Amino acid sequence: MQESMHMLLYRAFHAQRNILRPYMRALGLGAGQPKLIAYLAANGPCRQRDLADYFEVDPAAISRMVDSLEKGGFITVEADGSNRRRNLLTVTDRGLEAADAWMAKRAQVEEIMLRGFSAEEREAFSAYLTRARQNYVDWKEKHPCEI
Amino acid sequence: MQESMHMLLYRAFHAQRNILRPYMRALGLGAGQPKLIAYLAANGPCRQRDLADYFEVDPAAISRMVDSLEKGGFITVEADGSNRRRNLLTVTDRGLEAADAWMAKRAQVEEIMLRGFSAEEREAFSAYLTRARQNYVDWKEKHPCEI
DNA sequence: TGTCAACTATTGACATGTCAATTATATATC
DNA sequence: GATATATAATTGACATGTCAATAGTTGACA
Repeated sequence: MQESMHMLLYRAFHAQRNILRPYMRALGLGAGQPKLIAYLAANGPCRQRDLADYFEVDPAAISRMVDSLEKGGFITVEADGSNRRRNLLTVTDRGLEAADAWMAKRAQVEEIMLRGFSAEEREAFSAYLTRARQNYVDWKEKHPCEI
Repeated sequence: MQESMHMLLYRAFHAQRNILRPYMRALGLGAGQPKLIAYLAANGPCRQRDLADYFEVDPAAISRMVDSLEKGGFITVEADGSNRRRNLLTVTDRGLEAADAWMAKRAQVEEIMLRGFSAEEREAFSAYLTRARQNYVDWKEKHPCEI
């Protein structure tokens, strides 16, 4: 069966996540959580809305992961003084350590994925993925409702 | 922030699925179900185990989706005469129609994703995804337990 | 000022996935 | 033939995501 691009993306991502999963568990993180603390580590404190926008994930999912990350001591959640609707999320030292460990492991796993890829191929692969997503974003902007 | 390959894959797949989701719902299918009837349509009747192996998904997830697909009239589930442990899954006419409609829509959405890609680039993109996944499979074969 | 609309986070109900345990059936081995 | 092991599917508990509804807060404007 010749696979569709949709399935190729699914299978590549799925394989990667399956390999990373035990490591996330060892860190005490669920499957969706590393990306959040990695974002906080790279970008500094932010609101839940920022995470939902950046990762294009429902705010409800962020809400629950934030709960879990706070309970685990990876982040702190404070009221944002300037606006009582907002929570200000900040990564803790423990969260920073986990984020660093996560990013190192992620790089190691990517090396497995890219075995046999030349530097040019890696560059091209990465660029294709970026362009593909950007095409969706552009399209969505023009067609907010319908398919 | 320079994105990791892991996040690039996540975001590209995610964007695609978010665009396809309303169409799946319109067909009466959940997010994981189209791939199952597409497989059955392409490969003929099979066991649940085959689907779990092919898609590298937990048999428990297959079990529940099979339930739902049967209730929706997209597939039939019979006892496999040769082995009473096994269920034989067969796509119905309704399932075939849904699979065809799904594949047509999927192709249309992939065209959005690949806008501006030359034929050579499409070929290369597809090949990269296949190689990436194969690298994981090969690695997993050598390292069944540890990371 | 008062009202209406928009924004932020949360909650409930559901789907899809994970893992672990269970049940039932087949197969292998002594 | 009896017993042990492997296989196929199911079920329960949980995480991450969706959608829809809600509560509280802010902002805009008559």
